[in-house]
Amino acid sequence: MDKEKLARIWQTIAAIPEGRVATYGQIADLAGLPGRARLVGKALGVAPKTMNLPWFRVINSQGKISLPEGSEPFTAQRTQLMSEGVVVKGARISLKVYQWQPELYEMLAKLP
DNA sequence: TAAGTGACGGAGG
DNA sequence: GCCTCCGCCACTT
Repeated sequence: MDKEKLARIWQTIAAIPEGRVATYGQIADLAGLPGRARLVGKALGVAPKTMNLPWFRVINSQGKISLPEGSEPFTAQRTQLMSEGVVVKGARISLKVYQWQPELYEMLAKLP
C-alpha cells in the first residue's frame, strides 16, 4: 500500500476530537480518497500501535462498531468510547449526536 | 491471470 | 432496525 495515502489516512484519524466519532467513508473523503472506505479499514489494521492513533473513534456508516460483537477488540473500542462520554448501546452509537463534523468543529474552534 | 477477501457504503425490501 | 445485493479497490492466493 502506498505510504502517502496511509499517512493521509492516519493524519485524518488523528484529528478526530475526543468524545466524537467518524465513519470510514468520512475519513476516506477527508483524506482525499473518496469511495475508498475499505482502504481506511486496512490502514487501521497496519497502523503501528506505537502511533497511539484514536482508532476506536472510527465506526461504519451505520453508526456501529465494525468488529465482531463480544470480541476482545470490540470490547476495547466500546470501553474507550464510553470513557470519553460516548453512549454506546450494544454496538450502536448515535451518529446524530456524536459524529465529528469538521466544518462545525472549525467554526466553533474559531469562536471567541 | 483469475478468484477470493475485507475493521465499507448505499439502495431496497 | 435488520438483511441481502451489488459496487468498490487494493491486496493475496
